[in-house]
Amino acid sequence: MNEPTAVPPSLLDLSTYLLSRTGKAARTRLAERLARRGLRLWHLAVLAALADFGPHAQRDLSVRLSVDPSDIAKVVDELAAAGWVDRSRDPADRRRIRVTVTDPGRTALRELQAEAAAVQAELLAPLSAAERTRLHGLLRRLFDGDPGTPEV
Amino acid sequence: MNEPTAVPPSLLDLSTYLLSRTGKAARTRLAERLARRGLRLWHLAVLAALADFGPHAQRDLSVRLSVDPSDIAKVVDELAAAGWVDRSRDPADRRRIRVTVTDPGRTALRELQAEAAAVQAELLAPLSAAERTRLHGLLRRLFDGDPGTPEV
DNA sequence: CTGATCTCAGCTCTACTGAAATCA
DNA sequence: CTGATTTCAGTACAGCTGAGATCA
Repeated sequence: MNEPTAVPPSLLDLSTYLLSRTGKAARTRLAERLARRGLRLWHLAVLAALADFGPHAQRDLSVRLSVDPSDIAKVVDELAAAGWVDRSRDPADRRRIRVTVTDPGRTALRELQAEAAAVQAELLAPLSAAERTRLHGLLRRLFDGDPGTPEV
Repeated sequence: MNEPTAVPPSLLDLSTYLLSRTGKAARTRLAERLARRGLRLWHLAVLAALADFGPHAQRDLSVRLSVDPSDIAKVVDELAAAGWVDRSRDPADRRRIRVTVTDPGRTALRELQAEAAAVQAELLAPLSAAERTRLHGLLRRLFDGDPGTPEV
């Protein structure tokens, strides 16, 4: 018992534990790669939301991504500083700030998505293609059954 | 486009994203239940390690659970205050503190494991028994392929 | 006036770093 | 003296809360 590296079996038997640990590993690895570019996970998420669904008010971004509105402000601020999004007042409702992804933003998003794909390839390396598909389907069912904060 | 609740498809296509989100949901839910008893996840993990592998030096606990030694101190302190573990100097190496789970600690561990099982039942509700087994196996393969910090 | 949106300051929690005390 | 173990103080970060400014 020189190197006590084995994880307790009673924890390994919990799918909850494995989910938590592998999820945290995934998050951490991607965050590290994005950090090399001075970015964080939310930058990727916000760009993805804008590219997938078009312009958003900041409020709508916070709802869609389950982030606090007070945290969206800073993220959008940094994306605007990089020239990846434009901010403009909604003429119909001047409280709202309309956030739009720019062409450089779309280019950046593609690069970030490539980073994400690379991390995922590392992480899923132990699984065959068929197993990856199966895992994705099961996770998708879990996620749809509990998308963060259902209704409160 | 009244309620922008849909998550960006380009994120949902990433297993990495689903793992991260469902893992975080699992962690948060269990943490909330343990918080009602004034406990945190590490209390459960430390008790499980002691029950599964017998007495540990604090250093060995930190290696086994991938926690920083400086954080183990406080956790063990709280477990000792509750009477769930005993601390005693290792006579063979008086630098080391030997941590042992007590009988009340084992009883408490069983209750905490029941909490964990309850959370897991909620979380895996969308899946059949066979699917849960399959998910567990796939997660186990991922975890074994990447147990936190492999070699750095 | 009520309520929504955006923004900023500040709080909390977890995880990590650095350093001191004790001992092999 | 070097190195390991434990412990504590301080730091960094993410997430959340509260309040004020602007506007419907």
